[in-house]
Amino acid sequence: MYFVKKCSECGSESLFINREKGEIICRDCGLVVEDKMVEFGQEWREFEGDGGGGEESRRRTGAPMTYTQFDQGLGTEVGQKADLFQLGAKDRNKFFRLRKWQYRISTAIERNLKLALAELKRVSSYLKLPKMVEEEAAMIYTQAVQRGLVRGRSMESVVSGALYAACRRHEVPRTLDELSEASSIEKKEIGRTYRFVTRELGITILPSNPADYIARFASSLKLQPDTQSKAVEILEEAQHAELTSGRGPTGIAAAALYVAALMHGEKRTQREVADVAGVTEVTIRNRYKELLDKLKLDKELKKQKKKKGR
DNA sequence: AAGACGAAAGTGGTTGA
DNA sequence: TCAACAACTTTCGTCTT
Repeated sequence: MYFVKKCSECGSESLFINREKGEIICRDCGLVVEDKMVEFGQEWREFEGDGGGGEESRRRTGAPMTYTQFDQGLGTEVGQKADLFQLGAKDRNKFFRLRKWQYRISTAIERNLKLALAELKRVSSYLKLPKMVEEEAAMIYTQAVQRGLVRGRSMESVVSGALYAACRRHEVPRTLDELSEASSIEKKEIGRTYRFVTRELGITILPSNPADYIARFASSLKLQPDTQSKAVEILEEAQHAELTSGRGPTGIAAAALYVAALMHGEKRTQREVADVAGVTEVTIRNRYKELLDKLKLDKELKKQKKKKGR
């Protein structure tokens, strides 16, 4: 076992180590987990503790282990075992029962992790995500499992949520649509679990920056580098003009790219841009209109048109 | 004929009482 | 918990190239 000395995110050395939970927390930027420290020891208490959340009275242990689509949930399995215990003398069995649960749960977590990490790897390689992101997602997921956050959610959706969060933290954002396509989980489900997991784990995520999307969108549209940098420029002005808050970052990125393409004579249709950005033409139009209004880009556009005419 | 534009109605998520 | 609200989408008609 080795220990990290510095935060992998911000380089800070102000780390807080919580051995019981197997976490190393960076005081400066949030959360870093050293997965080699994973310790399953007393996890079952966690489940006892927060289990009273108004769910069905039948005890469900750990994650619903839905392997593919079939509901081979862990709950059923434990239920059967629990029936067996009812046959014996209660007092004598109590100790063994707890031991058994503890054992079951820890192996359940291990099994869950194995499956989940395989799935995580699959989705991650499908999206061609950097190794760092994949590892961060794995850490997030591990944490989520340990805290029993996977209960009531499908393993896959939590994996996707963790991946999404990891992407955001590393400023290589993928859209929810892309995650959704890669994992075949509904967009809103990913969003939900993403919000839940990050809130519960106290992971802070900066609002995603539209500029982070530009490079990827531009390359799928086969735009020149200078067009791309123009788009980033426009984006900065837009942020200064407070056009970006509250809007979807992809829409803004798409509009900036659209305008930049127009100005550099690399015309793309609104539909083309809309498709790669995962928004509709209407959204691009709205953002586009705002950009023209507030940033007075129409002058530059006209210049471009004149050039064309000559 | 295809793209751009805009209006109107609908959807899902956030917020504030 | 529910209703109001903003952002975004869908759909459709009209105008421009």
